[in-house]
Amino acid sequence: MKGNGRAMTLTTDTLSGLDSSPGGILNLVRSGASSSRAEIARIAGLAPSTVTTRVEQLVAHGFLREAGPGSSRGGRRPTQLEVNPETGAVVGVDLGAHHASFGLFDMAGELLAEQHLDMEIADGPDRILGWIAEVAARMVDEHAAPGQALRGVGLGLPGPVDYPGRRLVSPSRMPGWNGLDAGAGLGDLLGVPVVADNDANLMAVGEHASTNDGVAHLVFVKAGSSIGCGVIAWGSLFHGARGMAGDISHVAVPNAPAVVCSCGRTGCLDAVAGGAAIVASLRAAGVEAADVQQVIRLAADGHPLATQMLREAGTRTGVVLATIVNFFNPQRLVLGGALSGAEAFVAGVRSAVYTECLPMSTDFLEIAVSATKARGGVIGAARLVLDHVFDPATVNAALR
Amino acid sequence: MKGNGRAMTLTTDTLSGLDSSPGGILNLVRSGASSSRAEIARIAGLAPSTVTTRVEQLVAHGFLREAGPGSSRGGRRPTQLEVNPETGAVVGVDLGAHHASFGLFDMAGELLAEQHLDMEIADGPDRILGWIAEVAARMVDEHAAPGQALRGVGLGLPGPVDYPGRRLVSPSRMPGWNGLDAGAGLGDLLGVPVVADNDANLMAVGEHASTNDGVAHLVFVKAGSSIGCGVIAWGSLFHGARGMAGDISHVAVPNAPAVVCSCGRTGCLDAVAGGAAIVASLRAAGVEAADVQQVIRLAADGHPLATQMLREAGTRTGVVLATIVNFFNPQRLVLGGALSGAEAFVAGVRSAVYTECLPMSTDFLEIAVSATKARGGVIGAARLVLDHVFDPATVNAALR
DNA sequence: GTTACTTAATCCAAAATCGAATGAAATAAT
DNA sequence: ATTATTTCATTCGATTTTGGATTAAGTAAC
Repeated sequence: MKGNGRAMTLTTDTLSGLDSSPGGILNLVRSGASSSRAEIARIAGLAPSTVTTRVEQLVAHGFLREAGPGSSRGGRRPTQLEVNPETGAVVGVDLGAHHASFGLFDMAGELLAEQHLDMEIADGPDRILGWIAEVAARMVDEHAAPGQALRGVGLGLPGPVDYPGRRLVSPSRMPGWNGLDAGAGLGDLLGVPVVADNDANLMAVGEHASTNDGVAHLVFVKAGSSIGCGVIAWGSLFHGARGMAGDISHVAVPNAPAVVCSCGRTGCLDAVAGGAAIVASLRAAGVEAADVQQVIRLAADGHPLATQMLREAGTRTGVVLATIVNFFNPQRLVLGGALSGAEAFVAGVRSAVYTECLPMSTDFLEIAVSATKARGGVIGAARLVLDHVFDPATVNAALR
Repeated sequence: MKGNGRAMTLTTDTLSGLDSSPGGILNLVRSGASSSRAEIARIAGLAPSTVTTRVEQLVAHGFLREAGPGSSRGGRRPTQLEVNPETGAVVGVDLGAHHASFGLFDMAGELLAEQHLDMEIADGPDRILGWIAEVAARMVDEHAAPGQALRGVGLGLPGPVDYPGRRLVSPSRMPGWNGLDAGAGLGDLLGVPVVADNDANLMAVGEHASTNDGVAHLVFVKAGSSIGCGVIAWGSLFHGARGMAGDISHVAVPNAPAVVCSCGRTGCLDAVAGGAAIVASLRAAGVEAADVQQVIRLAADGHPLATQMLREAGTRTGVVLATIVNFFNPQRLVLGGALSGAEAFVAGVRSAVYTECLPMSTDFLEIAVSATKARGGVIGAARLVLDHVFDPATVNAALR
């Protein structure tokens, strides 16, 4: 899709996740870093004999399985190893204000089924969490193999989630959810671990996992009706001190109109560049526009005002991102969410970033549109809960 | 340990790969995380008997030594362990435009001697690096114990240093240094490893090492005649993809005068809030001010214009930092450099950050003035080169 | 002061991990 | 085809590492 022959920079900059325990070996295979016993031995720095023993254990307990011979590197062909997908399933859920996406994944992270349903987050946690539990259970019933029980759920929430407590912190547009540990609530209903996080964070994880190309530092911007952002540092989701990392919704945008924001201040990025703001502006100008998607269609059809406003929103977002690019120096900046489907928006971001940043910071920066489209959230959710289920300590304990 | 199959949240925040090799044990002691055999066993998850063996090795090779009994935790007193300081020395160097600070440290990181000398960085790398080598060698001769040979040098440079190449990238005010790997150059002269990095980065490391209180995510701002910034994430120096992380000098400041910057654009943070900019403005207003220190003295004596300008510089810096606080969500924001000695500047930063950020991001944020003062750079430089010299892989190899 | 409890460090048999040798299975050269 | 070379994975004796038992050295309560 995005196959440009760029020189790939192999940074040996990942914080040593060199865990040589059996659980660590499982995660080497999961990450795709090693797919044979010999490769595991090389990367983990273990003796080949030890790898044999440990892989035997992992296979015996159903975590791994052999997957036929791989290609030779000039000698005997390696026996490839892969995560055994059949020992369970996880569900990734991505909640919006009026909409929920569900994805059912096997233990190897492959998508088995997905579902997009309407929903009102304002109905409150009691009804919504119960409903999620029902949908998840039904998906497992209908699409998972008989032995594939639900092993966990990843839950994306359209509001700030703190860390490590994972409670919602003053989420606008989510009446009744403030202070709630939604993961724990859903976990109580389902009896399996639930990992909850902000939706933009999950999309960042999903993007990073999908394009598994060794990019260590990545910033993902979710520009939909509101604007969120998730940060990957050293290959892992970065939460900051209290889980608020990436929260750029309420950064003041220079030279922007003094639109009042939900936070009570004026000129916040969310209020001057979010999809909802664009729709409102267009309407105020007398243009019929029901939602963000329609604005994007208008622009695609060449509507001048819609195009201009999308570009302006992109520029405003880009101005904020320029500061972040200077500060964080990511290798890749990924644009996702509905607005990333509008060329004008993407062009606006690119223009502003390259105008406001020194070449030093942008020389090696890729600005890309998300490859995961609408699926990023559920992919990230599944990835996060799989990471939890396959946590080395847990796996080691399970091996007795 | 971890819970059972019930809903729960991930709590593994420190990505620090708990290295249980002998080299890893040495670094546990170095970091202050463990100071007795029993504590090492607890934290590294090793059997007490294994710790006994490995500590024995480390002591035999001179890396560690016993340091008498510690205080009881309700039972037998632990035998405390410490890094053997006598096996060598390192020098930390912090270069400015017209000034160089040197610190001689023992292997435990204790300061043995320091020196502050005038210098002109514009004399070029050939003369300056040779001079640094001489000064470093002389400090070892005069202040280190007979057996304490020089084992490495940390070098702070007043310009952008890329990563992992560690070359200077278009440094303003450093004619002749562009593209240079100054660490390698100095290393060739001295025959010991030299770790070079940007000066603000080193000050961040120094601050983090000095206040060794478990803060994982920290942003250090060096506000001197120019403005730089260093980032600590998960307890380690964060370079970003190309070493440019923290480079906020050329972020455009909203509503600032269109002062031309060295980068060719206008309104950069450096150009409207740096110490050099303040001095220039004061002079333009007819006030006698030779340098930043004098501006600070003027303000301390109640000079209204100097005070106002320092406060304004603080506000401008704070506006930029507000975006960074929102994005990065650090636990601590530390102000260093000459300007941090001015109350007006610090007040300006505080005011802007608290005005521009949502409570969510600042509730648990500390804004502090650097505790290391002028020594931060050399402390950080020493820390970085000691981390290199005591790299687990190196140490493990040396034990064979 | 005596007794009960807690923590620290070492000893030693049992379990694991390692490393060299070996067999297995491919490629490359003769 | 035959031989040499390379890589993958396992076997097996040697070496670490482990974990419980033991000794050492303290605190707390009575």
